[in-house]
Amino acid sequence: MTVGVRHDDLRKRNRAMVIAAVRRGTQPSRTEIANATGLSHSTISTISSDLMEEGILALAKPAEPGVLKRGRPQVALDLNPQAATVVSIVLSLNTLSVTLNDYNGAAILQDLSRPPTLTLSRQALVGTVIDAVALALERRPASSGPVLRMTFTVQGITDSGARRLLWSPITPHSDVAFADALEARFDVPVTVENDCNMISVALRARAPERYQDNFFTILLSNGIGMGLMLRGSLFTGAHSSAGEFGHMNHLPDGALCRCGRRGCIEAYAGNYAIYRHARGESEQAQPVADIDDATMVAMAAAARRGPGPEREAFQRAGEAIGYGLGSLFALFDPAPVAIVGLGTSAFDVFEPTMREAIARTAGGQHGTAISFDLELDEMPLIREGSARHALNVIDTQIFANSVSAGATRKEVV
Amino acid sequence: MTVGVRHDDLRKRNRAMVIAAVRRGTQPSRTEIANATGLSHSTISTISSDLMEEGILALAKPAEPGVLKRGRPQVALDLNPQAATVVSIVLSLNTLSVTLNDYNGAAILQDLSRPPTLTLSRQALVGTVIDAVALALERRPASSGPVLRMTFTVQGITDSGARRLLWSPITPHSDVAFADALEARFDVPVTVENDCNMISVALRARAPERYQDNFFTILLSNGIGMGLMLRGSLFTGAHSSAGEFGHMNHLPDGALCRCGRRGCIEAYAGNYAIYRHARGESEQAQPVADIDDATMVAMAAAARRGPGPEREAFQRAGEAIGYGLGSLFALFDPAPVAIVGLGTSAFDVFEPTMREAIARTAGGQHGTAISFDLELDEMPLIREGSARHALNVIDTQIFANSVSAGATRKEVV
DNA sequence: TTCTTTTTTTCGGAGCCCGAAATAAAGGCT
DNA sequence: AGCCTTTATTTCGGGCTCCGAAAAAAAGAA
Repeated sequence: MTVGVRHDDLRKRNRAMVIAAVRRGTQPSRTEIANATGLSHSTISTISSDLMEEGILALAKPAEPGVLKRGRPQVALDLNPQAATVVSIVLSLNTLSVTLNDYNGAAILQDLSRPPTLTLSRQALVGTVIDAVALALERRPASSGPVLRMTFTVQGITDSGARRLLWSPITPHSDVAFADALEARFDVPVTVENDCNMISVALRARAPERYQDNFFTILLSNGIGMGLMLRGSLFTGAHSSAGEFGHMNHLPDGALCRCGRRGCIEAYAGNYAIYRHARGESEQAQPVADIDDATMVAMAAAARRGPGPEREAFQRAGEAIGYGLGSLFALFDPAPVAIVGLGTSAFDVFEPTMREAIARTAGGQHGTAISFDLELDEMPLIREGSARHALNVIDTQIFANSVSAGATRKEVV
Repeated sequence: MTVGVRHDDLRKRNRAMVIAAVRRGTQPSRTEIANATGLSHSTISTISSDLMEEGILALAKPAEPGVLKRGRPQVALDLNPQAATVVSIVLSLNTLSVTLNDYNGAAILQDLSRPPTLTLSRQALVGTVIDAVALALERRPASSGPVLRMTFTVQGITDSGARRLLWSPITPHSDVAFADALEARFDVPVTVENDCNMISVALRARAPERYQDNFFTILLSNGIGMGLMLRGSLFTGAHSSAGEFGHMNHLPDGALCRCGRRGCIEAYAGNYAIYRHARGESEQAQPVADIDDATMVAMAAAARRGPGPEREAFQRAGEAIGYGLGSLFALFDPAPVAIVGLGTSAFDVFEPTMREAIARTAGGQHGTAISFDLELDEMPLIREGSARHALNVIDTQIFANSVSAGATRKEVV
């Protein structure tokens, strides 16, 4: 059962809403916030002056004295960058990225290293991450706010509690408790998140008018990842991060997938599958661990030049993705789809067969109305989403609590 | 953006929660409600006495003086059956059912008629429904409460606003505005709902411990329907009711489906598909409109007796359903599945191939842990869910509003 | 300088929830 | 039978929170 709404939750929610309104990035005035939230001016006034006193909000720079209107000018509010610092750790194949962002979301430090993730022992992998974070924290400017939250993002399946990496193609180890290890070392709350989910968070923040309540993010790289935004929040399963679009079945008993099963979408559309097909290997040949970007780009170029095994390989990939999307559309109605990753560089090659496949499914009735957004480089989105995710938690779970008010009153007594 | 939480919303939500606690059906005392909701005893006391004064709640019958405990005995509360009446209209192939339920959910009247839905004109179809409802309302007992809500439930695709039937196999007409027609005639709010969704509502109400946040309902009849409960609420698409499990693709370019496309799950697992296959017809043969129950039962019996086209037909059906479920499990993690409808009478025949198919997909890792609940007759569930749905709306949107308090105070002034 | 106009803050009022105390309704004990 | 103990429910006072109205502030316009 849903738990009762306490009286103090009210203020908490409304504080969260004021923060959210300011985070939207338009430097709104109190009047604009009042209109947007439907709360009275007096309430907004109280809440925002509290938040400013607590150092969460700040007056925005007077900006352009541009349009001169009559009456008292509105005072723009903004987030105080020094209210907090968040750490975004992104671990992918042979790459570890650590980023610090201020409370306003601006990156204040970024580190990139290239540990051999596939060969590191479990302990060494965790140690490498911890060292990189420690180094970044040491180097952060003195003016930065307190570190209140970290997001550890990785390609693979995470547990539903966002504490562990259950399985990932980037390491042979399974069930690695990154959150516990990081929390033990740094004493800051950490969650372990799936890369595609963080991309979805970033897209929603970037273009809320397009990526609203329901949309899908598909990451095309060696594997196929997916983020599922349903009803305005990320879907995660009961046990894991779920959203394993790449392992929906395309053809029963079909091509061998990296997961050991046969016929998964990924076994046709993953980089290794395209490579395998383009080289004329059997569909049952063992998938290779990684295809470098240059090879993929070269294959796409070959496919573009004319018919041949490369073109055929991309067409099969498009077909598999198209049928998969068609099934999604049958379940959820057509929704915006963002396709992210190096695979988008060959989008023109596989789009025709993909659309043809969609047209043969239940999603086809909506025909050409379905549009795709492409984004070649996923890393910036993952970093952005990871930081944003941490900031959202701070906004709604830490700063929304009006501790100060209670404390002040206590002292008066 | 989410709108601000007003001060009065608080009471509204807590009233709704008290009503929900009582509707759970255990005749809770005020103390039990306080514990369940986390609200204080004083708050529960105020709210429940208000609700009783308004005739929404009532004291439960003293019941069994069974276990004698020390201390003041708890007073059980219950819903006042006369607080409202809801109308559930269920339209399926050649069958129209109209049921009145009291506020406590008990059926107080039920009508069944058999209009030829496939041949009626659009106007006649709507007229038939209206006449049946009018008749039921005329015959209702004088002691029944005011009719506050109707649910019109039908097999097929409804619009996301729950106003229209967009497409249904039971009538050639599309985009029929049943809600508007019924509201115009009876001046009572009406929503148009999908049958599988209402089954899901009923299951959740019946067994909340099993059907909690995420579960799937699959209806096996001539077509294949699905209800998608995600995160505790029914999923509906941006445009339609969505959840078209039967039209996810099983085999590209496969068997001809009733929807005109090829390879849909329904084209293997729908009654017409099983019938077609068992009779040795081509997969591309035109689907027949309806197979009567006796024929299906006879085919299942034949399949059970030994190998042959019937058994093969059911096995193909199981395979198609299994791969479909496997895809669902890849997206959502394994969740409870309820299989409803006459198709369950052959469950033993197709279960082995279904499970084998699931084992070949991403859902397979959870293996035998996946369990299925079967329910042969869908009609009682649809009726129950339709009534429950209407009651939920009354609870949360009508009775949760504390009009009386404001009114009383107004009069004092 | 003195209006207007618009934004923001201040102030009183009302609603809601909570905790503590009071009241109610049993059974237990002598 | 009468008082004690236990548990449920109601009453009461206090503290928050929100709102609307009025006041104050900060401009441009006249």
